[in-house]
Amino acid sequence: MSRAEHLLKDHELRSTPVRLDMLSYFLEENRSLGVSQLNTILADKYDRATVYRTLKSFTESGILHRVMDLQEENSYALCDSCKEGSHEDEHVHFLCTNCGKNQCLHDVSIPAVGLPSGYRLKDANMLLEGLCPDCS
Amino acid sequence: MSRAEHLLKDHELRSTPVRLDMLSYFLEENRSLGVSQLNTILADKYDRATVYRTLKSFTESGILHRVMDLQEENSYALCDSCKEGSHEDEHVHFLCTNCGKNQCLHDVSIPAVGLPSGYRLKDANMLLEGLCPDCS
DNA sequence: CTGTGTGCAAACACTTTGCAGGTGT
DNA sequence: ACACCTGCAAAGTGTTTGCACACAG
Repeated sequence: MSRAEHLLKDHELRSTPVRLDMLSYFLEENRSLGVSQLNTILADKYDRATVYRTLKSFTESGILHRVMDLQEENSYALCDSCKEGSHEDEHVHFLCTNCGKNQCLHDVSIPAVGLPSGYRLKDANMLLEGLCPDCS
Repeated sequence: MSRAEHLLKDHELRSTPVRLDMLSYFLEENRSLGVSQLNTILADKYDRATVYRTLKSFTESGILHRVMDLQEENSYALCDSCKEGSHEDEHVHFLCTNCGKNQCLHDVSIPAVGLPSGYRLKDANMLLEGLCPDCS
């Protein structure tokens, strides 16, 4: 059983061609992907509505999560921490301003922030922009 | 001359009713605002297209900037640091999960991050989620 | 007076939904 | 066999554009 099939089974979703294709693509790329990129790859084989519905079921079941972005379009990425049920997605993303790749930096942890009193922090996300190793 | 009029003049934009209204609203609220919120307030007096065009000219001239958000809609906020020409918007935003307000925390600075080698950092943005003083 | 801004309507892009037929388990 | 998934087409939203008129400088 492939890794994609495993993921689907773990999240109680049926194995279908679109789902396997999309998931494999996310697993291969290992970075966040925008709707337009996904459509470019999947729209030949599948209907657009199906792509959107697949994204929806993936985010609802916790396989993917929406990624913070200053770009126009919505982006999604594999959800590592969500596997365990807790939804502590303290993600650090790095967006390369040259090639446009948006990577999830798992090994970088978000530093503590000094919040003014009165604020209760639940979640923190960070978006770094600059040049990735390939482009610098 | 009002503060809004000053801002417009500084950015070489003509003073018109929509612009003054929108800008005053941003100055009063002093937090980021979503397109729908702006439309709620301005759509009675002005055309939707005008609101979008106003947002466009404001972002292009550097008065506003798009704000990072996990919400569905686009949000904008006044651009403080951009005044000086440099575009170092190292913003920390706090999104209240209860009331939905998205504030720009100017007094909180983004902590240094330990990036893997090869990455060149240009800009950093942070989105904190939780409860604001009013809601906690 | 001149060029820019605005309203209106239409166009456009993106996303969702209803339904009938197809597929996974 | 049954529930769920998919394709198709249509409907919704959100955003942009063309054009004629209005207004700021």
